[in-house]
Amino acid sequence: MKIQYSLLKKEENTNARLGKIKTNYGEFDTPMFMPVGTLATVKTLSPEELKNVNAGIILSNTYHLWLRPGEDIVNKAGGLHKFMNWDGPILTDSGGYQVFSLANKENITEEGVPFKNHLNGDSLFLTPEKSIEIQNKLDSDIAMSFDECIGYPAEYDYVKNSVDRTLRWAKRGKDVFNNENQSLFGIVQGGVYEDLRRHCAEELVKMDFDGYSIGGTSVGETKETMYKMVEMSTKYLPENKVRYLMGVGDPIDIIENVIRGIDIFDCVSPTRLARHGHAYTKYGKINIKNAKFKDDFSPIENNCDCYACKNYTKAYIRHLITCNETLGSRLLSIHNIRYLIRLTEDLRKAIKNDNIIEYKEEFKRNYYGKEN
RNA sequence: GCGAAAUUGGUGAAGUGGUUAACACGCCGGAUUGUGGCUCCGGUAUGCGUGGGUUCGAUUCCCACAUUUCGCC
Repeated sequence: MKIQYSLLKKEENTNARLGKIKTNYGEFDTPMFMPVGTLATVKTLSPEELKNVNAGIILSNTYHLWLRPGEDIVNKAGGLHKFMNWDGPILTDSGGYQVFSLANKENITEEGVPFKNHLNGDSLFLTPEKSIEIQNKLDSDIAMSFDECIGYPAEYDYVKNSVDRTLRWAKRGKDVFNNENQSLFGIVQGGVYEDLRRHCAEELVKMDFDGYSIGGTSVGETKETMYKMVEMSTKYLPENKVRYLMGVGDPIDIIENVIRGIDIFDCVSPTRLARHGHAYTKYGKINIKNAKFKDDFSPIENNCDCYACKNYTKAYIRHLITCNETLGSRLLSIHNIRYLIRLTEDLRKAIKNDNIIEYKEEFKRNYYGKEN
C-alpha cells in the first residue's frame, strides 16, 4: 500500500501541524526528524540504536546505492529494509542533490545528468526514469522524483528553465513508476522566486503525488531567505498531503519551518557534526574537543535521555574524539540524533498545547543565550 | 682520559650574516544543512644550549663552558 498521511491537528496561532503517517513498515508521528543513511547505514549507528533514539523513518540515497552495491544486489537481498536490517520506514532521495553537489551544472540536458563515478572515474548518466527504476528496486517506502537542486544565488531565467525541466522530469518519473508498495513525492523548486515556486507547486499538485517536498533550500542562502522560500512553497500545497523539507536540520530551522507547516526534515548535520566532535545542547552547540571539557565528568546534557548521556561523561567522549575512536563518533551521533528527534517530540506537544510560539521563544533564549 | 659531531617551539625538524625563523605533527579555536565519513579554515618559537667576542648588524662566524651522541684508550 501507499503511505497514508492523516492531519490530526493544526496549531491555533501558526501553520504548524500534527500528523501521522502509516506505512508498510509501521507508523510515525509528524513533525519528525529523519536521520540520513546515505549508504544504507546511518553512519556509526546500528538499527537497534536508531530504534532507541525513536527514529520514525530514515533516509537513504539512490545515487550512492546505484554505484555501490548496485540496486540489483539490494533487490536480490529482498529490498533495502531486509538488506540493512531496518524494519522501519525508509525514504530514498533520488540523486537530485548529487546533481547539485557532484555534477557539472553545464552538462545537464533535457534527457538527464552525466556524472563521473567518484569511485573509479566511469562516465554515468542518470535520468528521471533511471532514478525511479532504481528506487522501485530498492523498495523504499517513499521515493523522490529526480530533480535539479538549484544552488544559490541563481538567475531568474536559469531557475525558470530548470523548474520547467524538473516538472517534466517529475512527470517522466511518475509515468514509469512501478511499485505498488512505494509512494512517490514531487519536489518543489523555484529558488527565491515566488511565481516559480507557485508554478512548480501547482503543477506538481496537478500531477497528484503521494506527498510533496520542498527542495533547493539550505544551499547557501540566509535563514530568512530560506524561511521565505518555504512559505512561498507550502502556501500552494494541499493540506491533506505530507510536506517534507529537504536537507534542513539546524534546530532553529526545524522549529521555524514546523511553524511554517513542514512535517518531515532530514539533515546530515547531527551525524557529521558528531564525527567532528560537536554536540547539540539546550544551551547551544558545543565542541567537545574544547580544552575546557578535558576534566568535565558530567554528561553532554544533564537531562538528556540518550544512551550517551545516561552512561558517559564529556571528558571521556572528548578523549575518544581526540583519539579518533569510533565510539566517540557513535556516542555523539546517538546524542545529536536523539536531540533533534526529541526536539520534534517537543514541537508535537507544543502543537497540541497551541503554544509553539512560546516554545520557540524559550528555545531561542536558551540556545542563543549565554552558556550555562 | 683523548678525539669527533651535534645542541632551533610541546615533538620531528628546515634554514639564513640583514624586513614577519619553512614544513609536518601536536596543541588551541572555528566551520559543517536531500553526506564524495576521519574534511576544510585560522592561531600557535619577541626567539635558534649558556657566556663572551668579531661586525653597522649574529640564530647564522670565532672562543670558552655545559649537555648529548659516537669512536678510541
